[in-house]
Amino acid sequence: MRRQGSRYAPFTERAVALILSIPRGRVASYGQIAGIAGSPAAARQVARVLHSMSRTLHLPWHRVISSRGTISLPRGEGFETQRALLMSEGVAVTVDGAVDVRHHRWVPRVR
DNA sequence: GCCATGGCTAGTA
DNA sequence: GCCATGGCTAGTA
Repeated sequence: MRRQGSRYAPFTERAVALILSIPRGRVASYGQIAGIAGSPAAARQVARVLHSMSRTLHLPWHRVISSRGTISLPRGEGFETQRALLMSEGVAVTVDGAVDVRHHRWVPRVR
């Protein structure tokens, strides 16, 4: 039992909350989420959270992209779905998976 | 294209 | 030991 009750590790909790707060039609990068969650170098951990928890927690996983502004998933392994979901929210994505970050980057409000 | 990075957990002892 | 990264560089066009 690595986990108490239905609680996850602190970083994971924060990452999940942040991902859930990305509004429709906006995108954030793995590193951006990691940074705001308090660990700028933990982008990979964010990827892991998305991979393992998106289904059960209904995370808007498609709103997280690479720092280069592109869809990270390989074709045939989520790329098409992510692109379609983003476009359904009004986000322009090229056939190559380049997102129009210019207009759709999530800028969280400071608290 | 390469390689260092961080956080968590499965699974062994 | 996994993971849906990131950033810096070599080397092509």
